[in-house]
Amino acid sequence: MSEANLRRRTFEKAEPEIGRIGANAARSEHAVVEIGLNAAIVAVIDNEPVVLTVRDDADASGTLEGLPFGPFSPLDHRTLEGGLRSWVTRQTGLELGYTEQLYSFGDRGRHAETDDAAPHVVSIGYLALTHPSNAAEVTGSAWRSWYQFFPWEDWRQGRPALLTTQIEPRLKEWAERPHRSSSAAAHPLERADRVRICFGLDGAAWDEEKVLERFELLYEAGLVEEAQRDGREAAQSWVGLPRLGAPLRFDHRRILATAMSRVRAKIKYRPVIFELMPPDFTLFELQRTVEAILGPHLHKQNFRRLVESAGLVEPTGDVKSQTGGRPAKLFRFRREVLLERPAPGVRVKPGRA
Amino acid sequence: MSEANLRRRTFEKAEPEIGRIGANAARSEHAVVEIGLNAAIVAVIDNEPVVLTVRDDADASGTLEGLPFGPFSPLDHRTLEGGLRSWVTRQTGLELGYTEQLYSFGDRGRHAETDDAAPHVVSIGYLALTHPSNAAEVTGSAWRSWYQFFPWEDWRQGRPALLTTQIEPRLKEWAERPHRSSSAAAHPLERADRVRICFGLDGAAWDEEKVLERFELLYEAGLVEEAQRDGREAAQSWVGLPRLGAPLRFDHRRILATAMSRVRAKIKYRPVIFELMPPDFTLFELQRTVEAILGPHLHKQNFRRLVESAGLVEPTGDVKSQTGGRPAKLFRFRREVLLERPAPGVRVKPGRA
DNA sequence: CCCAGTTATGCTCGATGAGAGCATATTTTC
DNA sequence: GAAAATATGCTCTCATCGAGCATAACTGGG
Repeated sequence: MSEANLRRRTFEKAEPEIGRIGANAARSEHAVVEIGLNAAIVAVIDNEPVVLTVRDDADASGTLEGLPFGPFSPLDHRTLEGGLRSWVTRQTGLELGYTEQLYSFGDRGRHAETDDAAPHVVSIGYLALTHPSNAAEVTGSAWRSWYQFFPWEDWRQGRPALLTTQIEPRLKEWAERPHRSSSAAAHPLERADRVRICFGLDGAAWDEEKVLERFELLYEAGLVEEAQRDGREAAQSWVGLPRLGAPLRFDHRRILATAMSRVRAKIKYRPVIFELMPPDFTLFELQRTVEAILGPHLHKQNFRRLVESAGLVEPTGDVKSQTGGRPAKLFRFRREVLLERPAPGVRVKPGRA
Repeated sequence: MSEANLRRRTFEKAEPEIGRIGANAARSEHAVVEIGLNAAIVAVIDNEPVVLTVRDDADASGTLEGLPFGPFSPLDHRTLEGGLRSWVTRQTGLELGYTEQLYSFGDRGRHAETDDAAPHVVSIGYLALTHPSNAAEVTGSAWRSWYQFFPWEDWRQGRPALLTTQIEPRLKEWAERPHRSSSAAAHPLERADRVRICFGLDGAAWDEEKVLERFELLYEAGLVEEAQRDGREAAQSWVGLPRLGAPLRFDHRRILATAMSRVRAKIKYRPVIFELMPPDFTLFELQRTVEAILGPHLHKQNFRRLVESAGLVEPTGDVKSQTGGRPAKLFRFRREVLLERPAPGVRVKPGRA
């Protein structure tokens, strides 16, 4: 029996059966699922990491900004990523370059659905890296500093005061609040431990890659606006306190958090940082871009040594003047490293400020 | 014209429209999408890495094995992972422990759909790690060595001869075959370079984490059975040659490849290897498990030093005799490392055999 | 019981790489 | 022209890791 026939036969049996994907029976019984393709498009402008947002003004007042997105339509889109690209181009005029899938989110409630008849939405998040010179200005889209949505992640001026003044006390209160102990295997650690590890308290180190974990914790604790919107409890005592970061539509802030985590991790073992650079650049500009993404300052001389000795760049022969001092040699990305080393990246560890 | 009005006008223009997730209009227009949840459940039995497969016995003869899977039904399943767990338990009797999402696959054609009316399926792959003592035997499910599906990944006895005798010549022929140059940004490298990098030819190093890249390359070259099934061309000259690895249903071999890549990468920076171990174990058993996953042999003394000095384990006080020599101390996983270090893992680099 | 074989475990040596700082070169600015 | 600012080269030290030597403690065969 051919596989096609097998598949068809399968469809006609009772449900729920084993290995019965695509069954007509199932289709009518299961709620409709829609797939939303979402893009966190990241660039660095003037040493500021930014993300492209769009505003849906179809509805009149005060709509939140969100990431470019659209539903996946298998009839129009050959692949998921192809669908994403076409939505982004339509909404922002931008042709995506480097793009990678991040994660698929399907939690109920995360989309603030008020209409039960509305289809359930599974969001597939993507990360795209670009250089703003590629970007055509499109009305309704804007570059926003990503630290606008995650102010506690901005360590370029040292540890954000927000952590001490707002986040720590509220999280500690949340950790000590009586609650059903999370017997769920979802989180093997206690609340207090999770807070300590995620936010680097009590001697634990701040890990700049834990952007998503920190946001999830704040969400669980009801400290971000999206949590209230999704119907999560919030402690009374917090009412009126300043909100933590600007919210985004649906679960877009979570997708952006995933994107930040991914970028911060990935530049260390893949040369993706060059997707954010113009063709020619100085080593210090490269360092500033890395720092914009990662946060803390790096040791300048060691950064040079690292990047040059790894064969990531080659001099163009030109120099850049007007730097305020000695002119800097210009470099370009050596694409050949991709052929030489298995996993080249800017292997930096954050130094001290 | 205000920005809002401009956007609204956009909506009324041709479709598909912007930002209309969950809109009724969109729902009826787009083809139905179904989400398949797929689990690559990995364990190590007798130093052999294995994956749990199920057979769809609804049909009598020769059906392919596949991974446990089932459609996501938002009415029944609170979360994607919850849906996966319930399908797995139903099909295999196994309660999943450690579980993480891998990737969402949506390429057309990958599911061998012959019926255009069938809904498009997006597969979300998951990785689960377990110890076989947790597994209840269920009819129709079986543990299979993962090297059965990827024989070229098994370097425990040195470099597999299959690479030289079968894979290299066929891939080289494919690389040199005239083809539309991949102007697509999907692959920045030429075919020959991709082959060289992925398979470690001409002096390039074999990277044990590139399981997925290698499989994708073989698929593109039409060298795995799934490719023919999906209607991809295959060179005439290959007909009759031995097939490369056992196939799986649908795109399950691709999901398994993704799982292998993830596990091989992750044990190096997260203590997930212990999910595959019994509660107590000797350091050499731990090493053997790591080697089963990664392939090459590791330096025994250095492995001990690494694991112990990282604080990953603590002695139980007992010893294990009948090892054929001096009795080995028994150890257990020190869960507290999760509280101490940001990213503890078995930081091993493969040595030489 | 003793010896050979086997596995477990402790320790050292040398190469490599990364963090930190000193020193010098070459411009801009006043 | 001098001071300030930036770029760039070099060295020193320490931690880490690969590799190998040496010893310990058991099993099995004579």
